[in-house]
Amino acid sequence: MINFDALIIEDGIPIYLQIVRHIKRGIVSGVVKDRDELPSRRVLSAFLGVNPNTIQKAYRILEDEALIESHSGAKSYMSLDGARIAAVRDELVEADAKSSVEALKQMGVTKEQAIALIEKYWEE
Amino acid sequence: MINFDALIIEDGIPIYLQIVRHIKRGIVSGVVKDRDELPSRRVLSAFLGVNPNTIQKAYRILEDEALIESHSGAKSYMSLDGARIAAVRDELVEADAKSSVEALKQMGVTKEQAIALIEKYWEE
Amino acid sequence: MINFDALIIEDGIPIYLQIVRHIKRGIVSGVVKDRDELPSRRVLSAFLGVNPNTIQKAYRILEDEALIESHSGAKSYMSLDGARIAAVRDELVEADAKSSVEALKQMGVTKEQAIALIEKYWEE
Amino acid sequence: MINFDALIIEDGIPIYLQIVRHIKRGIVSGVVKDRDELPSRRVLSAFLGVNPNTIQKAYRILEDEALIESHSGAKSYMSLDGARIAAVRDELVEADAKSSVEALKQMGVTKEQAIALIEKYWEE
DNA sequence: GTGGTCTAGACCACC
DNA sequence: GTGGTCTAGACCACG
Repeated sequence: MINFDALIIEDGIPIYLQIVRHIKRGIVSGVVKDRDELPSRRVLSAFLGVNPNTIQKAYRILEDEALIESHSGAKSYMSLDGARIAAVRDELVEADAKSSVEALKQMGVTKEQAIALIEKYWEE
Repeated sequence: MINFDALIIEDGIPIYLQIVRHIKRGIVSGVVKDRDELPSRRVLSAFLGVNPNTIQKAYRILEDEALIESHSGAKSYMSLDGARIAAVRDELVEADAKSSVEALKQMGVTKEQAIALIEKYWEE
Repeated sequence: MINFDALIIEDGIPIYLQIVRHIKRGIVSGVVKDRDELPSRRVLSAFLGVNPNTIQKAYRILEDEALIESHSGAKSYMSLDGARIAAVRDELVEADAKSSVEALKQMGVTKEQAIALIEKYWEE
Repeated sequence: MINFDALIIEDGIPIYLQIVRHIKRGIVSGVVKDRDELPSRRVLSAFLGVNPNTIQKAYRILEDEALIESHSGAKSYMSLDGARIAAVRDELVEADAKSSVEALKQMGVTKEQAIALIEKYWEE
Protein backbone atom coordinates (compact mmCIF):
# COMPACT_ATOMS: atom_id res chain seq x y z
CA MET A 1 0.00 0.00 0.00
CA ILE A 2 1.15 3.54 -0.70
CA ASN A 3 3.24 5.03 2.07
CA PHE A 4 2.57 8.45 3.54
CA ASP A 5 5.58 8.63 5.83
CA ALA A 6 7.39 10.91 3.38
CA LEU A 7 4.48 13.35 3.22
CA ILE A 8 5.18 16.27 5.47
CA ILE A 9 2.29 18.70 5.54
CA GLU A 10 3.57 22.20 4.87
CA ASP A 11 1.81 25.48 5.26
CA GLY A 12 0.59 27.81 2.55
CA ILE A 13 -0.79 25.22 0.16
CA PRO A 14 -4.05 23.37 0.83
CA ILE A 15 -3.54 20.05 2.57
CA TYR A 16 -5.86 18.16 0.25
CA LEU A 17 -3.82 19.32 -2.75
CA GLN A 18 -0.62 18.16 -1.08
CA ILE A 19 -2.20 14.75 -0.62
CA VAL A 20 -3.33 14.67 -4.24
CA ARG A 21 0.16 15.64 -5.38
CA HIS A 22 1.79 13.03 -3.15
CA ILE A 23 -0.32 10.26 -4.59
CA LYS A 24 0.22 11.49 -8.15
CA ARG A 25 3.98 11.52 -7.63
CA GLY A 26 3.68 7.97 -6.41
CA ILE A 27 1.90 7.12 -9.64
CA VAL A 28 4.59 8.74 -11.80
CA SER A 29 7.46 7.14 -9.90
CA GLY A 30 5.80 3.70 -10.07
CA VAL A 31 5.45 3.28 -6.31
CA VAL A 32 1.68 3.10 -6.68
CA LYS A 33 0.25 0.45 -8.98
CA ASP A 34 -3.13 -0.45 -10.44
CA ARG A 35 -5.56 -2.04 -7.97
CA ASP A 36 -3.50 -0.94 -4.98
CA GLU A 37 -5.62 -0.43 -1.89
CA LEU A 38 -5.82 3.05 -0.46
CA PRO A 39 -5.95 3.74 3.27
CA SER A 40 -9.45 4.60 4.45
CA ARG A 41 -10.37 8.26 5.08
CA ARG A 42 -10.38 7.72 8.82
CA VAL A 43 -7.10 5.85 9.00
CA LEU A 44 -5.19 8.32 6.84
CA SER A 45 -6.72 11.32 8.58
CA ALA A 46 -5.61 9.94 11.94
CA PHE A 47 -2.13 9.25 10.61
CA LEU A 48 -1.71 12.74 9.14
CA GLY A 49 -3.50 14.46 11.99
CA VAL A 50 -6.13 16.12 9.80
CA ASN A 51 -9.89 15.88 9.44
CA PRO A 52 -11.35 12.93 7.48
CA ASN A 53 -13.10 15.46 5.28
CA THR A 54 -9.77 16.75 4.04
CA ILE A 55 -8.83 13.27 2.88
CA GLN A 56 -12.27 12.90 1.35
CA LYS A 57 -11.71 16.04 -0.71
CA ALA A 58 -8.38 14.73 -2.01
CA TYR A 59 -9.79 11.30 -2.86
CA ARG A 60 -12.76 12.91 -4.53
CA ILE A 61 -10.51 14.85 -6.89
CA LEU A 62 -8.61 11.69 -7.79
CA GLU A 63 -11.89 9.88 -8.32
CA ASP A 64 -13.11 12.65 -10.64
CA GLU A 65 -9.95 12.11 -12.66
CA ALA A 66 -10.71 8.37 -12.72
CA LEU A 67 -7.48 7.54 -10.88
CA ILE A 68 -9.21 5.79 -7.98
CA GLU A 69 -12.46 3.92 -7.49
CA SER A 70 -14.65 4.41 -4.44
CA HIS A 71 -17.90 2.69 -3.55
CA SER A 72 -19.89 3.45 -0.45
CA GLY A 73 -19.19 0.97 2.29
CA ALA A 74 -16.28 -0.63 0.44
CA LYS A 75 -12.58 0.16 0.35
CA SER A 76 -11.02 2.43 -2.28
CA TYR A 77 -8.60 1.20 -4.92
CA MET A 78 -6.26 2.73 -7.46
CA SER A 79 -7.50 2.49 -11.03
CA LEU A 80 -4.57 2.98 -13.38
CA ASP A 81 -3.72 2.20 -16.98
CA GLY A 82 -1.08 3.43 -19.39
CA ALA A 83 -3.11 6.38 -20.60
CA ARG A 84 -3.91 7.65 -17.11
CA ILE A 85 -0.34 7.31 -15.93
CA ALA A 86 0.86 9.20 -18.98
CA ALA A 87 -1.70 11.91 -18.30
CA VAL A 88 -0.46 12.31 -14.75
CA ARG A 89 3.13 12.39 -15.93
CA ASP A 90 2.22 15.12 -18.39
CA GLU A 91 0.45 17.08 -15.74
CA LEU A 92 3.27 16.93 -13.24
CA VAL A 93 6.46 16.82 -15.27
CA GLU A 94 5.69 18.38 -18.62
CA ALA A 95 3.34 21.09 -17.35
CA ASP A 96 5.97 22.07 -14.83
CA ALA A 97 8.73 22.33 -17.42
CA LYS A 98 6.45 24.07 -19.89
CA SER A 99 5.34 26.86 -17.56
CA SER A 100 8.90 27.35 -16.40
CA VAL A 101 10.16 27.72 -19.96
CA GLU A 102 7.41 30.16 -20.82
CA ALA A 103 8.20 32.37 -17.84
CA LEU A 104 11.90 32.39 -18.56
CA LYS A 105 11.40 33.18 -22.24
CA GLN A 106 9.12 36.09 -21.38
CA MET A 107 11.88 37.51 -19.21
CA GLY A 108 14.39 37.50 -22.03
CA VAL A 109 16.45 34.57 -20.78
CA THR A 110 18.18 32.59 -23.56
CA LYS A 111 18.00 28.83 -23.85
CA GLU A 112 21.66 28.52 -22.91
CA GLN A 113 21.16 30.65 -19.81
CA ALA A 114 18.14 28.55 -18.83
CA ILE A 115 20.10 25.32 -19.07
CA ALA A 116 22.92 26.86 -17.07
CA LEU A 117 20.39 27.77 -14.36
CA ILE A 118 19.07 24.22 -14.25
CA GLU A 119 22.56 22.80 -13.87
CA LYS A 120 23.43 25.32 -11.22
CA TYR A 121 20.45 24.58 -8.98
CA TRP A 122 20.52 20.84 -9.60
CA GLU A 123 23.59 20.45 -7.44
CA GLU A 124 22.30 22.36 -4.44
CA MET B 1 5.51 52.85 -22.41
CA ILE B 2 4.97 49.34 -21.11
CA ASN B 3 2.39 47.37 -23.03
CA PHE B 4 -0.35 45.39 -21.28
CA ASP B 5 -1.73 43.66 -24.36
CA ALA B 6 0.09 40.45 -23.47
CA LEU B 7 -1.38 40.39 -19.97
CA ILE B 8 -4.29 38.01 -19.89
CA ILE B 9 -5.93 37.96 -16.49
CA GLU B 10 -6.28 34.37 -15.36
CA ASP B 11 -8.34 33.00 -12.55
CA GLY B 12 -7.02 31.56 -9.33
CA ILE B 13 -4.23 34.02 -8.71
CA PRO B 14 -4.87 37.55 -7.39
CA ILE B 15 -5.15 40.12 -10.15
CA TYR B 16 -2.95 42.69 -8.47
CA LEU B 17 -0.15 40.11 -8.22
CA GLN B 18 -0.49 39.29 -11.89
CA ILE B 19 -0.08 42.97 -12.70
CA VAL B 20 2.97 43.22 -10.45
CA ARG B 21 4.46 40.15 -12.05
CA HIS B 22 3.81 41.44 -15.56
CA ILE B 23 5.62 44.69 -14.86
CA LYS B 24 8.49 42.91 -13.16
CA ARG B 25 8.93 40.60 -16.12
CA GLY B 26 9.07 43.68 -18.30
CA ILE B 27 11.85 45.03 -16.10
CA VAL B 28 13.86 41.84 -16.36
CA SER B 29 13.44 41.57 -20.13
CA GLY B 30 14.45 45.19 -20.63
CA VAL B 31 11.13 46.24 -22.16
CA VAL B 32 10.61 48.59 -19.26
CA LYS B 33 13.37 51.15 -18.64
CA ASP B 34 14.22 53.72 -16.04
CA ARG B 35 12.00 56.86 -16.15
CA ASP B 36 9.40 55.12 -18.29
CA GLU B 37 5.93 56.50 -17.71
CA LEU B 38 3.27 54.18 -16.31
CA PRO B 39 -0.36 54.35 -17.40
CA SER B 40 -2.61 56.06 -14.87
CA ARG B 41 -4.71 53.97 -12.49
CA ARG B 42 -7.86 55.00 -14.27
CA VAL B 43 -6.61 54.25 -17.77
CA LEU B 44 -5.16 50.87 -16.88
CA SER B 45 -8.20 49.81 -14.85
CA ALA B 46 -10.42 50.64 -17.81
CA PHE B 47 -8.13 48.80 -20.20
CA LEU B 48 -7.97 45.64 -18.09
CA GLY B 49 -11.56 45.83 -16.90
CA VAL B 50 -10.70 45.65 -13.22
CA ASN B 51 -11.30 47.91 -10.25
CA PRO B 52 -9.02 50.99 -9.90
CA ASN B 53 -8.26 49.87 -6.34
CA THR B 54 -6.74 46.70 -7.73
CA ILE B 55 -4.34 48.76 -9.86
CA GLN B 56 -3.64 50.95 -6.86
CA LYS B 57 -2.73 47.86 -4.84
CA ALA B 58 -0.31 46.68 -7.54
CA TYR B 59 1.34 50.09 -7.91
CA ARG B 60 1.59 50.40 -4.14
CA ILE B 61 3.56 47.18 -3.94
CA LEU B 62 5.96 48.32 -6.65
CA GLU B 63 6.30 51.63 -4.90
CA ASP B 64 7.11 49.91 -1.61
CA GLU B 65 9.88 48.06 -3.42
CA ALA B 66 11.12 51.41 -4.79
CA LEU B 67 10.61 50.30 -8.38
CA ILE B 68 8.28 53.18 -9.25
CA GLU B 69 7.83 56.73 -8.05
CA SER B 70 4.40 58.18 -7.49
CA HIS B 71 3.44 61.65 -6.35
CA SER B 72 -0.21 62.31 -5.65
CA GLY B 73 -1.86 63.99 -8.59
CA ALA B 74 1.11 63.40 -10.87
CA LYS B 75 2.06 60.59 -13.20
CA SER B 76 4.05 57.57 -12.05
CA TYR B 77 7.47 56.71 -13.39
CA MET B 78 9.72 53.68 -13.26
CA SER B 79 12.67 54.14 -10.97
CA LEU B 80 15.30 51.59 -11.92
CA ASP B 81 19.01 51.14 -11.53
CA GLY B 82 21.38 48.20 -11.91
CA ALA B 83 20.91 46.98 -8.36
CA ARG B 84 17.13 47.04 -8.47
CA ILE B 85 16.98 45.28 -11.80
CA ALA B 86 19.33 42.58 -10.54
CA ALA B 87 17.16 42.12 -7.46
CA VAL B 88 14.04 41.64 -9.56
CA ARG B 89 15.89 39.24 -11.81
CA ASP B 90 16.92 37.17 -8.82
CA GLU B 91 13.41 37.16 -7.46
CA LEU B 92 11.81 36.04 -10.70
CA VAL B 93 14.30 34.07 -12.72
CA GLU B 94 16.16 32.29 -9.96
CA ALA B 95 13.06 31.50 -7.92
CA ASP B 96 11.43 30.07 -11.02
CA ALA B 97 14.39 27.88 -11.92
CA LYS B 98 14.88 26.75 -8.35
CA SER B 99 11.30 25.61 -7.76
CA SER B 100 11.23 23.89 -11.13
CA VAL B 101 14.40 21.94 -10.40
CA GLU B 102 13.10 20.88 -7.02
CA ALA B 103 9.82 19.59 -8.42
CA LEU B 104 11.49 17.60 -11.19
CA LYS B 105 14.02 16.06 -8.83
CA GLN B 106 11.26 14.95 -6.51
CA MET B 107 9.66 13.00 -9.32
CA GLY B 108 12.81 11.10 -10.18
CA VAL B 109 13.69 13.05 -13.32
CA THR B 110 17.45 13.12 -14.05
CA LYS B 111 19.37 16.29 -14.84
CA GLU B 112 19.83 15.17 -18.43
CA GLN B 113 16.11 14.55 -18.83
CA ALA B 114 15.37 17.95 -17.32
CA ILE B 115 17.63 19.71 -19.80
CA ALA B 116 16.05 17.74 -22.63
CA LEU B 117 12.64 18.92 -21.47
CA ILE B 118 13.78 22.53 -21.43
CA GLU B 119 15.14 22.25 -24.95
CA LYS B 120 12.03 20.51 -26.18
CA TYR B 121 9.61 23.11 -24.89
CA TRP B 122 11.84 26.03 -25.78
CA GLU B 123 11.11 25.55 -29.45
CA GLU B 124 7.34 25.39 -29.16
CA MET C 1 -49.92 -7.27 4.64
CA ILE C 2 -48.73 -3.83 3.61
CA ASN C 3 -47.29 -3.65 0.12
CA PHE C 4 -44.00 -1.91 -0.66
CA ASP C 5 -44.21 -2.08 -4.44
CA ALA C 6 -45.24 1.57 -4.68
CA LEU C 7 -42.29 2.72 -2.60
CA ILE C 8 -39.61 4.08 -4.88
CA ILE C 9 -36.57 5.13 -2.96
CA GLU C 10 -35.58 8.63 -4.01
CA ASP C 11 -32.40 10.48 -3.34
CA GLY C 12 -31.88 13.37 -1.00
CA ILE C 13 -34.12 12.26 1.84
CA PRO C 14 -33.04 9.53 4.31
CA ILE C 15 -34.29 6.11 3.28
CA TYR C 16 -35.48 5.15 6.76
CA LEU C 17 -37.70 8.25 6.81
CA GLN C 18 -39.13 7.32 3.43
CA ILE C 19 -40.03 3.91 4.83
CA VAL C 20 -41.63 5.43 7.89
CA ARG C 21 -43.65 7.77 5.72
CA HIS C 22 -44.75 4.97 3.43
CA ILE C 23 -46.11 2.93 6.32
CA LYS C 24 -47.82 5.94 7.83
CA ARG C 25 -49.52 6.64 4.51
CA GLY C 26 -50.75 3.06 4.55
CA ILE C 27 -52.21 3.64 7.99
CA VAL C 28 -54.07 6.73 6.83
CA SER C 29 -55.42 5.07 3.71
CA GLY C 30 -56.63 2.07 5.68
CA VAL C 31 -54.46 -0.38 3.80
CA VAL C 32 -52.70 -1.15 7.03
CA LYS C 33 -54.89 -2.28 9.93
CA ASP C 34 -54.48 -3.02 13.60
CA ARG C 35 -52.65 -6.33 14.28
CA ASP C 36 -51.35 -6.51 10.70
CA GLU C 37 -48.06 -8.33 10.45
CA LEU C 38 -45.03 -6.41 9.20
CA PRO C 39 -42.40 -7.97 6.94
CA SER C 40 -39.26 -9.00 8.76
CA ARG C 41 -36.22 -6.72 8.64
CA ARG C 42 -34.36 -9.20 6.50
CA VAL C 43 -37.15 -9.72 3.98
CA LEU C 44 -37.89 -6.05 3.55
CA SER C 45 -34.24 -5.09 3.27
CA ALA C 46 -33.80 -7.66 0.51
CA PHE C 47 -36.92 -6.45 -1.29
CA LEU C 48 -35.95 -2.79 -1.20
CA GLY C 49 -32.28 -3.42 -1.73
CA VAL C 50 -31.20 -1.52 1.35
CA ASN C 51 -29.30 -2.45 4.47
CA PRO C 52 -31.17 -4.29 7.27
CA ASN C 53 -29.98 -1.62 9.68
CA THR C 54 -31.92 0.96 7.69
CA ILE C 55 -35.14 -1.05 8.11
CA GLN C 56 -34.35 -1.49 11.79
CA LYS C 57 -34.06 2.25 12.15
CA ALA C 58 -37.44 2.84 10.51
CA TYR C 59 -39.18 0.22 12.64
CA ARG C 60 -37.58 1.65 15.75
CA ILE C 61 -39.12 5.05 15.04
CA LEU C 62 -42.58 3.58 14.56
CA GLU C 63 -42.12 1.61 17.74
CA ASP C 64 -41.20 4.75 19.63
CA GLU C 65 -44.45 6.30 18.41
CA ALA C 66 -46.31 3.17 19.63
CA LEU C 67 -47.56 2.38 16.12
CA ILE C 68 -46.00 -1.08 16.05
CA GLU C 69 -45.11 -3.69 18.61
CA SER C 70 -41.86 -5.61 18.40
CA HIS C 71 -40.54 -8.32 20.64
CA SER C 72 -37.02 -9.55 20.07
CA GLY C 73 -36.98 -12.71 18.02
CA ALA C 74 -40.68 -12.47 17.18
CA LYS C 75 -42.58 -10.81 14.37
CA SER C 76 -43.70 -7.20 14.48
CA TYR C 77 -47.36 -6.16 14.41
CA MET C 78 -49.19 -2.92 13.87
CA SER C 79 -50.73 -1.48 17.00
CA LEU C 80 -53.44 0.95 16.00
CA ASP C 81 -56.54 2.53 17.49
CA GLY C 82 -58.74 5.45 16.48
CA ALA C 83 -56.69 8.05 18.29
CA ARG C 84 -53.39 6.94 16.81
CA ILE C 85 -54.79 6.79 13.29
CA ALA C 86 -56.25 10.26 13.63
CA ALA C 87 -52.94 11.57 14.85
CA VAL C 88 -51.13 10.13 11.87
CA ARG C 89 -53.77 11.49 9.53
CA ASP C 90 -53.29 14.94 10.96
CA GLU C 91 -49.59 14.66 10.66
CA LEU C 92 -49.63 13.53 7.02
CA VAL C 93 -52.75 14.67 5.19
CA GLU C 94 -53.25 18.00 6.81
CA ALA C 95 -49.57 18.81 6.89
CA ASP C 96 -49.31 17.85 3.23
CA ALA C 97 -52.29 19.89 2.11
CA LYS C 98 -51.26 22.79 4.27
CA SER C 99 -47.67 22.95 3.02
CA SER C 100 -48.84 22.52 -0.55
CA VAL C 101 -51.30 25.37 -0.24
CA GLU C 102 -48.70 27.56 1.36
CA ALA C 103 -46.17 26.81 -1.37
CA LEU C 104 -48.61 27.52 -4.18
CA LYS C 105 -49.88 30.73 -2.57
CA GLN C 106 -46.36 31.94 -2.11
CA MET C 107 -45.75 31.48 -5.80
CA GLY C 108 -48.71 33.62 -6.76
CA VAL C 109 -50.97 30.79 -7.85
CA THR C 110 -54.69 31.53 -7.35
CA LYS C 111 -57.07 29.14 -5.62
CA GLU C 112 -58.76 28.35 -8.93
CA GLN C 113 -55.44 27.61 -10.60
CA ALA C 114 -54.48 25.38 -7.69
CA ILE C 115 -57.66 23.34 -7.99
CA ALA C 116 -57.13 23.07 -11.72
CA LEU C 117 -53.63 21.76 -11.11
CA ILE C 118 -54.94 19.18 -8.66
CA GLU C 119 -57.52 17.98 -11.16
CA LYS C 120 -54.97 17.90 -13.95
CA TYR C 121 -52.45 15.75 -12.12
CA TRP C 122 -55.08 13.59 -10.46
CA GLU C 123 -55.79 11.88 -13.74
CA GLU C 124 -52.20 11.07 -14.66
CA MET D 1 -35.08 43.17 -2.02
CA ILE D 2 -36.35 39.65 -1.51
CA ASN D 3 -37.77 39.02 1.96
CA PHE D 4 -36.86 36.00 4.05
CA ASP D 5 -39.32 36.54 6.90
CA ALA D 6 -41.59 33.79 5.57
CA LEU D 7 -38.80 31.23 5.43
CA ILE D 8 -38.98 28.97 8.44
CA ILE D 9 -36.16 26.47 8.49
CA GLU D 10 -37.51 22.98 9.00
CA ASP D 11 -35.71 19.79 9.84
CA GLY D 12 -35.06 16.80 7.61
CA ILE D 13 -34.26 18.64 4.42
CA PRO D 14 -30.92 20.42 3.89
CA ILE D 15 -31.08 24.08 4.81
CA TYR D 16 -29.31 25.23 1.67
CA LEU D 17 -31.95 23.51 -0.45
CA GLN D 18 -34.70 25.23 1.49
CA ILE D 19 -33.06 28.56 0.76
CA VAL D 20 -32.75 27.72 -2.92
CA ARG D 21 -36.42 26.77 -3.01
CA HIS D 22 -37.49 29.94 -1.22
CA ILE D 23 -35.69 32.15 -3.71
CA LYS D 24 -37.05 30.17 -6.64
CA ARG D 25 -40.56 30.63 -5.29
CA GLY D 26 -39.90 34.34 -5.16
CA ILE D 27 -38.87 34.22 -8.80
CA VAL D 28 -42.05 32.44 -9.82
CA SER D 29 -44.30 34.76 -7.84
CA GLY D 30 -42.65 37.82 -9.33
CA VAL D 31 -41.50 39.13 -5.97
CA VAL D 32 -37.93 38.82 -7.20
CA LYS D 33 -37.04 40.61 -10.38
CA ASP D 34 -34.11 40.82 -12.74
CA ARG D 35 -31.16 42.83 -11.36
CA ASP D 36 -32.59 42.69 -7.83
CA GLU D 37 -29.92 42.81 -5.18
CA LEU D 38 -29.51 39.76 -2.95
CA PRO D 39 -28.65 40.03 0.75
CA SER D 40 -25.01 39.26 1.42
CA ARG D 41 -23.99 35.84 2.77
CA ARG D 42 -23.22 37.32 6.16
CA VAL D 43 -26.41 39.31 6.52
CA LEU D 44 -28.68 36.47 5.51
CA SER D 45 -26.84 33.92 7.60
CA ALA D 46 -27.20 36.13 10.66
CA PHE D 47 -30.88 36.64 9.94
CA LEU D 48 -31.60 32.94 9.52
CA GLY D 49 -29.26 31.85 12.29
CA VAL D 50 -27.15 29.56 10.11
CA ASN D 51 -23.56 29.53 8.94
CA PRO D 52 -22.54 31.83 6.06
CA ASN D 53 -21.26 28.76 4.27
CA THR D 54 -24.76 27.36 4.08
CA ILE D 55 -25.93 30.50 2.30
CA GLN D 56 -22.89 30.32 0.06
CA LYS D 57 -23.83 26.80 -0.99
CA ALA D 58 -27.37 27.90 -1.87
CA TYR D 59 -26.18 30.94 -3.83
CA ARG D 60 -23.64 28.79 -5.62
CA ILE D 61 -26.36 26.46 -6.87
CA LEU D 62 -28.40 29.39 -8.13
CA GLU D 63 -25.32 30.79 -9.80
CA ASP D 64 -24.65 27.47 -11.50
CA GLU D 65 -28.19 27.65 -12.88
CA ALA D 66 -27.44 31.17 -14.11
CA LEU D 67 -30.16 32.68 -11.92
CA ILE D 68 -27.82 34.98 -10.02
CA GLU D 69 -24.52 36.68 -10.70
CA SER D 70 -21.77 36.86 -8.11
CA HIS D 71 -18.39 38.51 -8.38
CA SER D 72 -15.84 38.52 -5.61
CA GLY D 73 -15.96 41.67 -3.57
CA ALA D 74 -19.16 42.90 -5.19
CA LYS D 75 -22.79 42.35 -4.29
CA SER D 76 -24.84 39.59 -5.86
CA TYR D 77 -27.69 40.23 -8.23
CA MET D 78 -30.52 38.28 -9.75
CA SER D 79 -30.08 37.49 -13.43
CA LEU D 80 -33.48 36.62 -14.87
CA ASP D 81 -35.16 36.49 -18.25
CA GLY D 82 -38.39 34.97 -19.52
CA ALA D 83 -36.92 31.59 -20.31
CA ARG D 84 -35.27 31.16 -16.92
CA ILE D 85 -38.41 32.20 -15.06
CA ALA D 86 -40.52 29.77 -17.04
CA ALA D 87 -38.08 26.96 -16.33
CA VAL D 88 -38.22 27.66 -12.60
CA ARG D 89 -42.01 27.86 -12.67
CA ASP D 90 -42.22 24.46 -14.30
CA GLU D 91 -39.80 22.99 -11.84
CA LEU D 92 -41.59 24.29 -8.77
CA VAL D 93 -45.30 24.52 -9.45
CA GLU D 94 -45.69 21.31 -11.36
CA ALA D 95 -43.40 19.31 -9.13
CA ASP D 96 -45.21 20.60 -6.05
CA ALA D 97 -48.71 19.88 -7.30
CA LYS D 98 -47.66 16.51 -8.67
CA SER D 99 -46.04 15.25 -5.46
CA SER D 100 -48.93 16.54 -3.40
CA VAL D 101 -51.48 14.74 -5.54
CA GLU D 102 -49.48 11.57 -5.42
CA ALA D 103 -49.21 11.67 -1.64
CA LEU D 104 -52.90 12.33 -1.14
CA LYS D 105 -53.95 9.61 -3.56
CA GLN D 106 -51.71 7.13 -1.82
CA MET D 107 -53.44 7.95 1.45
CA GLY D 108 -56.85 7.15 0.07
CA VAL D 109 -58.04 10.73 -0.23
CA THR D 110 -60.53 11.28 -3.07
CA LYS D 111 -60.22 14.08 -5.58
CA GLU D 112 -63.21 15.86 -4.03
CA GLN D 113 -61.71 15.60 -0.58
CA ALA D 114 -58.43 16.92 -1.89
CA ILE D 115 -60.09 19.95 -3.42
CA ALA D 116 -61.99 20.53 -0.19
CA LEU D 117 -58.73 20.45 1.73
CA ILE D 118 -57.19 22.98 -0.64
CA GLU D 119 -60.14 25.32 -0.20
CA LYS D 120 -60.10 24.88 3.55
CA TYR D 121 -56.47 25.76 4.02
CA TRP D 122 -56.47 28.46 1.39
CA GLU D 123 -58.44 30.76 3.65
CA GLU D 124 -56.21 30.42 6.70
C1' DG E 1 -15.78 -0.99 9.76
C1' DT E 2 -16.53 1.69 4.84
C1' DG E 3 -17.58 6.07 1.77
C1' DG E 4 -20.48 10.35 1.52
C1' DT E 5 -23.00 14.75 2.96
C1' DC E 6 -24.31 18.80 5.72
C1' DT E 7 -23.27 22.49 8.65
C1' DA E 8 -20.01 25.23 10.95
C1' DG E 9 -15.97 28.40 12.05
C1' DA E 10 -11.83 30.59 10.59
C1' DC E 11 -9.44 32.66 7.19
C1' DC E 12 -8.21 34.83 2.59
C1' DA E 13 -8.59 37.78 -1.60
C1' DC E 14 -10.90 41.41 -3.37
C1' DC E 15 -13.82 45.92 -4.22
C1' DG F 1 -17.89 45.78 3.43
C1' DT F 2 -18.13 41.77 -0.39
C1' DG F 3 -17.62 36.76 -2.22
C1' DG F 4 -14.81 32.43 -1.79
C1' DT F 5 -11.99 28.56 0.27
C1' DC F 6 -10.14 25.36 3.69
C1' DT F 7 -10.59 22.57 7.58
C1' DA F 8 -13.35 20.52 11.02
C1' DG F 9 -17.11 17.79 13.45
C1' DA F 10 -21.37 15.38 13.30
C1' DC F 11 -24.36 12.64 10.94
C1' DC F 12 -26.20 9.31 7.37
C1' DA F 13 -26.29 5.17 4.39
C1' DC F 14 -24.10 1.04 3.55
C1' DG F 15 -21.28 -3.72 3.78
